Amino acid sequence: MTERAISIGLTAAIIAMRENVPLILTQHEAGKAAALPSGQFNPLLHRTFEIGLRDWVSEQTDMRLGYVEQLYTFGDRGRHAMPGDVDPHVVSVGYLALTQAEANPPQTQADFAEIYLFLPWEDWRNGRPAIIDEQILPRLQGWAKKQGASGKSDRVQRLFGSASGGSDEEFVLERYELLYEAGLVEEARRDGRENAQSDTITPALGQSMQFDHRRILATALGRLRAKLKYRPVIFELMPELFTLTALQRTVEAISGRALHKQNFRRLVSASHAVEETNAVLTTTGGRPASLYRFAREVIDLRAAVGLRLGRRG
Amino acid sequence: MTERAISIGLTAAIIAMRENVPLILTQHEAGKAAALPSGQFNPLLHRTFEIGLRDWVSEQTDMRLGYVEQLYTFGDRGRHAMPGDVDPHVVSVGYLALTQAEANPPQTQADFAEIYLFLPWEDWRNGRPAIIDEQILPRLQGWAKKQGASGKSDRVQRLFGSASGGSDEEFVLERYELLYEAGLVEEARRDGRENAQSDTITPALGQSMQFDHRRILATALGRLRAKLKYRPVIFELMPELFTLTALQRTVEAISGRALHKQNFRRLVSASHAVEETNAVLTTTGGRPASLYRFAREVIDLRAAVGLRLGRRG
DNA sequence: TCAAAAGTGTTATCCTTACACCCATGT
DNA sequence: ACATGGGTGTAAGGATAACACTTTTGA
Repeated sequence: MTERAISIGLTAAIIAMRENVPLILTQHEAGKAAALPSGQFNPLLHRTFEIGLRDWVSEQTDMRLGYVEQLYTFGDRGRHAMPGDVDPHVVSVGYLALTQAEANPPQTQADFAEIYLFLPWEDWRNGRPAIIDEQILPRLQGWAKKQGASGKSDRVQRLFGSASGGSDEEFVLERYELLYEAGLVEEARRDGRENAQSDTITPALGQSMQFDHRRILATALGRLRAKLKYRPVIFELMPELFTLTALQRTVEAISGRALHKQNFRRLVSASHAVEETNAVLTTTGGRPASLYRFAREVIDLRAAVGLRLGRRG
Repeated sequence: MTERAISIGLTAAIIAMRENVPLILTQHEAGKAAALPSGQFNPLLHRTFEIGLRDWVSEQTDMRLGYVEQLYTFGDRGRHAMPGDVDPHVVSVGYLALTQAEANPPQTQADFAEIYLFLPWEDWRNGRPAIIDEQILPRLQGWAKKQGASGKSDRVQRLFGSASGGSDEEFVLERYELLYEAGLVEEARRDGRENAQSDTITPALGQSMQFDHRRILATALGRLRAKLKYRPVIFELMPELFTLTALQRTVEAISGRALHKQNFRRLVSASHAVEETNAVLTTTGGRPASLYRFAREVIDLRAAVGLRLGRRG
């Protein structure tokens, strides 16, 4: 068996926040779907993936990355390739990175797109999204019935059926993969899945992305939602000083659900993750809000808990 | 910049259980430290990593893998290579796999080694392991003090200081990496870390492994401990029929802590993860124990919760 | 003085924890 | 009958969820 050259692609889901809108950094080529920034890993230049990633991200986008976490490595050439397209990667490593949109130059910001454009069924901040009952559930149920195997219906029910989304907001990837399997996202049609419902009338769900980039985005969002609960990563999205309401809006934007104000505040202060400053912010419209800062030192001592979110708004 | 051939190594931490002893599949070459089974990924033969992994594992070890999960991909040639050794991998993908030792042929079983030989500080089933207070803490504290930076002491305290291990049992990797940084494990000396305490008198902690395989084992154990709490993966380690006590012993062996019998049973039955059979097992010495089976179908319906463990024994 | 957002106090409920006892079998 | 492990009921305590109200500013 001959040795074979394999090139490694690094793909980054870079998440940021601007005015309560959760954003993902994308690249657009004329006439093509959005793509996540990605680059080659060159082991001669960079000792580790993460160093390589930080390097070309700062080159390509003028952006300093804060938190960086590896998501998953795909060695899968079959499923998510563009057919007829030359996919040079046999292996691609997905990364989640967090950054502060405000702290970065405006021309860079132009490339940020709202996350929920790509995953509209994940935004429950204003209650259960209409698209679920109007588009997703009927089509998924039809698909599950055709498949026969009862497990499919169970999965549909479990992932999209819950009345008010218990605490399953982190199953973002599972939901995306179910939609893919059922042929309800553009990528499935493009990849030529047999089950793909090729009705040209019903629109595909959400904006699609090139390659498997939407799958990487789903992985990133799910991982981040889960991580919020046990690590103080949310502060990577916040500026140095912030109000408690801004913090709550950020958590809500990422986790996709509305939170209960009083309980949120209690949980935050119980976590000792923030400390009050003397400053206040008067531009909020009503009573001025105290500004807080992340209590990095305190958190290092403790078991570095995240924010328990509490239930709903 | 020239394209470069990169080969992908797959390394598996294959965990099983025999008579309440948690096991890891290892390979031994004469005169060398233990190693995890590993193989090359050949994209021409296998469409995905997981298919490749299952394939060479069944070739090399006659073993059927149940649950398989990707852990992490290392592109790091510097840190964990054997110096002077030819490391053909620039990239290696670590996997966790679960299997049933009982269900596999005896000559295969000969290669299973007890997990806690490699990570003795992780086994709290009989209380806080003596090695922590006798060996680890004094040496870590000495190291932290020499370093000056106060964050080090905090980390030592957080990872090894807790009196009875709150619920931080899943930070297996963090603990291993701290020991590595402080030069207290054989691998650090071997890799030539500057801080390595090269006292030939004090023994290195735990049995070492080749390359970065002990780091992969630590990653695997930590991930499995975390996963137990929200996914019913423990049943992958159990035979078809089992007693509740056997289930408890298995959870204890993996999570490394003793559990409270009554509460464990209540939590298990509340989860509806198991169903009673008519059979009983009379070989346990006292009153015969009912045999249970994993209620796979029931679990598919629900949000597929794992076992909340409850506190301690 | 009113709108708009910040900020606080208190109770009901459920889940977790901890405790002590009974049951069925083999020897 | 007794040793051994299997199996259960219940009450105390703490965390969560849900409630309504007061405060401070700008217009």
